[in-house]
Amino acid sequence: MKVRVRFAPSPTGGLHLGGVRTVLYNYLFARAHGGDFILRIEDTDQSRYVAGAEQYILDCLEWCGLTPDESPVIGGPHAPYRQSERKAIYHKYAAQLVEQGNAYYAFDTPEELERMRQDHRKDEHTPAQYDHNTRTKMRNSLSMPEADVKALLDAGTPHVIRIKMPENVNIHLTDMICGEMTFDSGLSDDKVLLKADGMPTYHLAVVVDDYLMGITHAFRGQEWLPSVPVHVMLWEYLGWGKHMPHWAHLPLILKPDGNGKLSKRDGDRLGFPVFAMNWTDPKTNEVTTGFKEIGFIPQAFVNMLAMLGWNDGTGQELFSMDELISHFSVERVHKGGAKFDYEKAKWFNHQYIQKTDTAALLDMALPFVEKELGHTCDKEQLEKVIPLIKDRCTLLTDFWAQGHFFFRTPELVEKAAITDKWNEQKQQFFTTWSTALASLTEWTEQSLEASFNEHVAQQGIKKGEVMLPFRIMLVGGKYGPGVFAIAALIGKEETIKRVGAITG
RNA sequence: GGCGCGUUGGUCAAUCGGCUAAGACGCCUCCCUUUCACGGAGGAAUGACGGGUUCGAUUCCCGUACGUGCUACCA
Repeated sequence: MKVRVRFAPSPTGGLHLGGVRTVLYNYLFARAHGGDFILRIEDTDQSRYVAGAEQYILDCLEWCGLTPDESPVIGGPHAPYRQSERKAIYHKYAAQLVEQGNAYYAFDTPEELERMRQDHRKDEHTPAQYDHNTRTKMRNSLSMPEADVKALLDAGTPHVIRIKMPENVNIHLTDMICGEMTFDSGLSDDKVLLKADGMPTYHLAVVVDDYLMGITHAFRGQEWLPSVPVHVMLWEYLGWGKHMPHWAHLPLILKPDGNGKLSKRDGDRLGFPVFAMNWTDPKTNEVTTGFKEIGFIPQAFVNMLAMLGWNDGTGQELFSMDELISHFSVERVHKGGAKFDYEKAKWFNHQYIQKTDTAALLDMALPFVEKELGHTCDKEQLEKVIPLIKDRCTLLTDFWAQGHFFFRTPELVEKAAITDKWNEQKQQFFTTWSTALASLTEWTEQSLEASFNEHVAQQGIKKGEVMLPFRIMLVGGKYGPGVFAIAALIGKEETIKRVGAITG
């Protein structure tokens, strides 16, 4: 049977790291088995729906190079791929479940539900939930006379459909990651399947769509483990038990400090991105920085995510997409959650920058440099700059941070380091050398250094005394590649200008 | 509270009963570099706890502790 997997996000906001990793594992699995990778949009919660989020998810997948084979925009044999457009399908199966006696109508108001929970919280032994213990005391088609139910239904009374979980069934599941698991069906509550607004909940929709779309392997986060019994029962009730996909519950990605699931807030607090790409909240216009915009190479981002919860056992950490496809195995995914380490994430990006050639880096770095420059950048100049500074670049934004002085006269941030120890001798040195530079015929790193050395000897000054001042004149601070290489690249005029700015 | 899942250095982690417990990130020291990095060489730092099983447990089993997830007409 052909492998078919799906990523099924809700279009509610930015695409989280964990979401991208789920996509990645789906994608790797599908590619390794010659299967299909489907994108399904789970937009059943109208109150949380955010305009633009669906397109944003598509953009993120494209940036990561994880494009689906079937999706709302591409289409496919099982369209529509948006759950909001599949309402009638869910209604049909919900009705079937009621018909079979595996689900029932419930008319309880939010207040009544809250009261039930309050009452049961006093009792520490039975959970405060809508289950086989409590459903007989609630207003539903199990507890009320048939005629009353019909009357309520005919009157158009708001109601939901709930699954009737059996009281004493042991539910087994063999998870590809977690292994054998057993649940007692009576401990799960009677989850709502169809909401009062006519939309299905996740529980119904995921089962119906996974079946109808022929999903063979289902990946999702471990936060879904507690609802496994409900889903397994649904597969059984609907008569599809033999077709249930193999499950793989992925470990959670945790906060770097403390504990708990990593959230967007943690990124804001600790100063790193959590979303794949910039996300602008359409209501507040608040922008949350993404990995793309902070300067990650997509391949590095994907590689880093692949290693967050999986490794091939050999110690290899750098994998191309093709290598990931051939090496990845669900069985080697960890069960335990992993704390996200931004330093390690940056290390991956640094590795990728180092192994990428200048031509490719030119394309990657250009938009970042031009954004800071405010206008188009001289590509030939950038091409010469890249080999000089790539060693010290961790993020693509560093090409500007480490190379801005090649394109623009720098602000002398560390001017004090020169002026504090300034004296007549240094003044004399730079003034005469500057004059000599004007008549220098060959302008190369070597000729510049030779000239510098010559003047140092002539003036009887220590080279160490004037190297740092020269650097700060050129760069503005105590960093950057060799000073003569910088001077060679920025040219005679600009070099003399920068020296003159200090010496007057 | 109930239920599920997890637990090897600060972090990510290897190990499928023989351990003097890999490797990576980070940290520290030194070298390189008349800057800052990169790079190179070293270093500190680990099996939650208690019982079993076994000739031998980090590895298998059971408890406990801790962590985490769920406990919505959200996914």
